[in-house]
Amino acid sequence: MDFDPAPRLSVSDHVFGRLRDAIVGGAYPAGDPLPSERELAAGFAVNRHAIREALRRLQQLGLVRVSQGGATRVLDWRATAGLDLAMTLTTAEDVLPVETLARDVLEMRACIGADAARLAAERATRPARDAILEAAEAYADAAPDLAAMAVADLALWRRIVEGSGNIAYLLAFNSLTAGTLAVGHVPAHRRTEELLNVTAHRRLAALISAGAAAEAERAARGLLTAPLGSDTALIDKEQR
Amino acid sequence: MDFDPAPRLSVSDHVFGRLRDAIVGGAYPAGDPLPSERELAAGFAVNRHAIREALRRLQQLGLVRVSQGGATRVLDWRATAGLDLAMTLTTAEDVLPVETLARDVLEMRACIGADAARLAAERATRPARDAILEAAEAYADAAPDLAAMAVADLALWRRIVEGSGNIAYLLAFNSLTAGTLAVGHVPAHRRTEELLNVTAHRRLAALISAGAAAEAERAARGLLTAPLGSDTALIDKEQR
DNA sequence: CCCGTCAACTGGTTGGACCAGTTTCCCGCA
DNA sequence: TGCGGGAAACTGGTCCAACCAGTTGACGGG
Repeated sequence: MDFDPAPRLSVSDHVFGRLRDAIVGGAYPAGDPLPSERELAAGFAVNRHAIREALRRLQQLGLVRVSQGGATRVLDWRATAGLDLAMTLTTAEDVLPVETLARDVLEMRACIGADAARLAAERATRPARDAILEAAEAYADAAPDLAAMAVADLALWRRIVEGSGNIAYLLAFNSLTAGTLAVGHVPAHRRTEELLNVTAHRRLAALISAGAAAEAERAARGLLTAPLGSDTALIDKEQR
Repeated sequence: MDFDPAPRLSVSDHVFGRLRDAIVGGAYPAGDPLPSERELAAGFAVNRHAIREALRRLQQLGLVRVSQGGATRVLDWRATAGLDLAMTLTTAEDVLPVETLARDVLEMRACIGADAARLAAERATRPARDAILEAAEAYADAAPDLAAMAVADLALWRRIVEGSGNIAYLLAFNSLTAGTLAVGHVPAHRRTEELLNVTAHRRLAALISAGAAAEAERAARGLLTAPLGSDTALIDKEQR
């Protein structure tokens, strides 16, 4: 939330961003060889090491496959990239439909959040349950400051996911919440309505703490799922 | 599936693996500064550039935070690492309870698989539905070769996730299936029982193709969820 | 026409130098 | 004695130049 004006992104960061966008955007078709490191270095007017560091990160993301002797080839990111790719796509790119991506993230959030709530109710330890209740209270106390509530809401969900004891859910939660995408590009009205529902949040925490798995799951899903009227109706309401 | 004996992992790969395991394993507590690049280079007896490439990858994974001038600090991976971390943890580490991780991955697979089936039934395009049906047939044709069925099964699920139109699900699917973890460390009997259920797979594909969202979701969940008897019962059965 | 060989690629690694921020500590001033 | 302020000693960031190690492809001999 702090205003971090100019992170002074390094040369290799810059190269990384450019290449990532180019690949995801389709400028380099899957299967095609990337220009050689030396060519890229000349093209970006930077040292080869900077290129190499950027390529390592692209490799880590699953966007390219480098092999000694042979050329570095572009992979089909739809088949090889992991969820962290969404994490790095922080800024609204032209390369990908942002609205669709936001919808997708919300859907996944609902899916995992509901199951995490169920699991937390089933097997969260005593201190974990207490942490959830505490976080729910902290969330309620944050009202009506919307920004503070958003932070507290995220903290509460983190407690719930932690309480589920599922590491995969925890890591996926990190992936979804990292970057400004999830937080920034979601329609404000959608978040607002959910955020203001203090009662539902409290009830969810209580259900989890009480070990009511099925009810907790249902409550979580209700909280995380947009009303059937969907965006158009909500937008209309907001524009009034 | 090819036997790739010695991928000749590069120096920076080696350093990356070592540091990753050390961090995830807790050898470097969160918040602590990592040794300087020069120290690490001396310690590993490699050039500093190799260390830097490894650190870039760790940074990409969300395990460390590097800042010019200051020391590179270890992050709390439980709070900052994304789902791709699970992807890189291919070998059975001592650093993390493998059995728990396998269970977690299976749970997430069931959660996402079921929702993806639902969404695919709701909004998959005509060619996408055909691809799912095709993949289901290919899967059935692979019987009774278990290895081939496993591959075809994965292909079928990929089609389903693709049909859901949810990019986040697709990326998460990649994260979960990449690496030998998901495939390798799952109890064999659990997979076998699921793999042999050709009828259920065919039915799932038909439901999706027919647009029966609720039924498809239920079928998918049934296919992906281990029977209530859980491991002990199955292990007993297998040992008989 | 085929096949081996070698030159010209590709990425991998090294060493050293220097730039650019941060942190530390010590010295001089109040 | 206490408190700045500034230099020095860190940290990571970047560059250059060279060489090692695989891969690829073209060229020439069989």
